[in-house]
Amino acid sequence: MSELYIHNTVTGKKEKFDPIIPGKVKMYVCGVTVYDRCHLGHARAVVFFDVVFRYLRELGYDVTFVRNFTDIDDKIINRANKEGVFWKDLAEKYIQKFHQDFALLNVLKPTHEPKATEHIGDIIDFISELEKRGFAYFSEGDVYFSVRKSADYGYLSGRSVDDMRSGARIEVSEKKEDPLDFALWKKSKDGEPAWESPWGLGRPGWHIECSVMSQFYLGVPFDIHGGGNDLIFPHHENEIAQSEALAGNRFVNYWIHNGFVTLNKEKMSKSTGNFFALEDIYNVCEPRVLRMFLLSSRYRDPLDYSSELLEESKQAVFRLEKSITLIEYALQKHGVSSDKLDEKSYLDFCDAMNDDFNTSKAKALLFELVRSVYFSIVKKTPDTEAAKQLNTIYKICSILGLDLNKLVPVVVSVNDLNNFGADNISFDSLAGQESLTMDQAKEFALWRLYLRKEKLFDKADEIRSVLEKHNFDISDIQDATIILKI
RNA sequence: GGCGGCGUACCCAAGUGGUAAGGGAGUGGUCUGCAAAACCAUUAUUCAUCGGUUCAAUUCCGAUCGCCGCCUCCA
Repeated sequence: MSELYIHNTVTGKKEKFDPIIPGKVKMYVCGVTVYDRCHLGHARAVVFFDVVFRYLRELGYDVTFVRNFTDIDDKIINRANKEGVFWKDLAEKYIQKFHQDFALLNVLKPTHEPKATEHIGDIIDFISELEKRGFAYFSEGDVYFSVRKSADYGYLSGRSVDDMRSGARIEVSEKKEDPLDFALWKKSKDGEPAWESPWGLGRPGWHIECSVMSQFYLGVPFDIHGGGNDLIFPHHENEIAQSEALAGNRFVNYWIHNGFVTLNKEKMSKSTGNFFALEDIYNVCEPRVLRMFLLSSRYRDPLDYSSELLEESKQAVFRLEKSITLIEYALQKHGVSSDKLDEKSYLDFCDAMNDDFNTSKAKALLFELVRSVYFSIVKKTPDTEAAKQLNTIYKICSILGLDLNKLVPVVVSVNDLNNFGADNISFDSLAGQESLTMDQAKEFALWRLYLRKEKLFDKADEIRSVLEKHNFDISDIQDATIILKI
């Protein structure tokens, strides 16, 4: 089997993955600032790193995965003021919402999910230490990091301090010694959330919380740090600067950044209103379909959202679910089973994932497998090879976090017609139903079977069309009908 | 202005120095009372454009065009 290669933002190349401690992986992924609902862009990042988490565990690593909440920030304060609610309540509300949204998307809980406000003491210690070592300075209640003191500032995003100075549209603050310096600690105004500190009442700046929390849970250096593309600069660059200033050595070995979800080719972004909230998407498609959609392209490429593409994913998911259902039915019927995997397919899948988490290719392999196993049971009696292939399908789905809706096949056959009283049933009672239970659907499917046997096809077709309207998928095989509730 | 990414069929999307995976959609067929599913066939002489290196490039190099992102908060 191939070895895992990861595209590292620092070098712009795929590098062989070697964890610091053999067998263990320490990974930190920037979560969200909780001041609003999550949108598709957040979902992409969260789902992708969830797959990374799952796959690393599949490879046998003991993974410590930290994903934070930034629950103190200007945006939270502003939003809370605007809505007239307590900032802490606002943050909590959106943390809850985050959990709801992503539980639906079948995202696993990270090992740790810390909040910035739980680490204020650690943040203060961190800043004090930076100050002590001359990397930070106090200015009118604020504390700033001195970017010029950082020798190789800019190595992640590939920019030099001088280039940025010339073209930057950075608003110049009188308090800063240099326009590039960033706030580690901000003096709070009246009525704003505030913590006691050596510099007076204030709160942490952005960036510092991630340095502190990653170090707290993972130590320095650690293996993987991830987040969206838009965090490369300045967020991650600044994390590196402050963390490496303190540690005196490398902060992170592998930086992974995912591409954006776009809408009409433009970045989804809350500030421009160009976005779909997850909640809204859930109204038009099921979460597992969304998950399929999010994994259908490579994580670094832009992913353009459209309802057509979502529809494609929907069909893909249904095809998958229907296929495994019918395969399982055939296997059961013939009493075939296996607890093994199809090694070749599994290794192909791992090769795809080892190539910088190529989920797009993995998805293609999945469908090849589906076709292959389907073909094998259609052409001949299912054997243990088919059972192994089916196991592999489940395995791949579980690593991708595709929580398939196990369709339960219900079968009615001509044998059931013996006790069937066609006179006791009326088409009107079918057509008039608000919704149908499976038992009712089964009864009507049986009726349809009877009608077909009597060659009363028009009526039989009407029944099918009504059943389909109620989301029952009808497949005829030989002397029986398989009913699937979609 | 600086830095970075992307450009493969109708759509999505892999991929490689040796002549284009897979999925959806379409078309023709097998099967079916009709469907669905499945299967078979078919859909890019071509990988944004133009040059260069090479026996050979979509794949390497260079230039051009187009789209997008970051440089301010952002997954």
